[in-house]
Amino acid sequence: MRIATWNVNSITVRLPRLLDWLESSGTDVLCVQETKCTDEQFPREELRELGYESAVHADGRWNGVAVLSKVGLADVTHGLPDGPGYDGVQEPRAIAATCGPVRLWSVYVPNGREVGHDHYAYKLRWLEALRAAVTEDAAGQRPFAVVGDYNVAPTDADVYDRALFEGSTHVTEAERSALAALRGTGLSDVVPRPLKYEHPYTYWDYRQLCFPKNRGMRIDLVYGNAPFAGAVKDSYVDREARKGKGPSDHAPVVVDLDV
DNA sequence: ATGGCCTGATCTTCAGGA
Repeated sequence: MRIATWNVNSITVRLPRLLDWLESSGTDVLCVQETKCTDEQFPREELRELGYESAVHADGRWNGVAVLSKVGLADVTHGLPDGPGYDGVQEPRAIAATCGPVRLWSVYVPNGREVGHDHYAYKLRWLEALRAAVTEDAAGQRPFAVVGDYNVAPTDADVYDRALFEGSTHVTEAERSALAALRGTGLSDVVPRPLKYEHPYTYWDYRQLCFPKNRGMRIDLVYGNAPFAGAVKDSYVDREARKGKGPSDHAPVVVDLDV
């Protein structure tokens, strides 16, 4: 069974590439982030024609998450239970579903903007709410994973130049501690293989030739419980999907499971 | 080759991304 996570940066703009990638990669379940569409705009029909059911949590121009599955889609949870809002708004940043033998959360963690910004405090609260929400599944016997765009680089090796990020979000001790607390529920970081270069970056800024120069970050993560991690046969970043005309700024992380 | 920001809406200018 092949699962993957991909921040597509607008499912509307990315749809042709998404459909091509789903077919060519043979992915059974894809967790999507940053759909940037309303529920009504979500391309359910196009995906159904390829054999995928869609579970969608989206409300407009920002955020939006989904789970696409060819192997069943049950027990969908829309939104993070007891998750914090921002400016009084509950944003669509998390959705969970059971796909065959595996339960998955597709998450788009708040960016944080700047250290000390209200959005940064929101990010930390959101990660704590995520930890609380997954505790039971993480300790269970069913393969379970929290996948998506975490907007945190777990270690200094996960950014191309640590010095450039000094004082910025994504690398702070508080953010990394929040990830450590999440792992403390029984989840481990399923680190993918890079298909080129040393580090398995998953995001490269559109600007300044970051992709050709491999100035990237590993912020799209797969955190799996013991039954999930024990079933992993292979995992890699499909950097080919970052190439060419009209890519997302994130590449898919692919995980092959023996389940 | 992998190439110098992109997306959606407030719509020709801006917020947000990370």
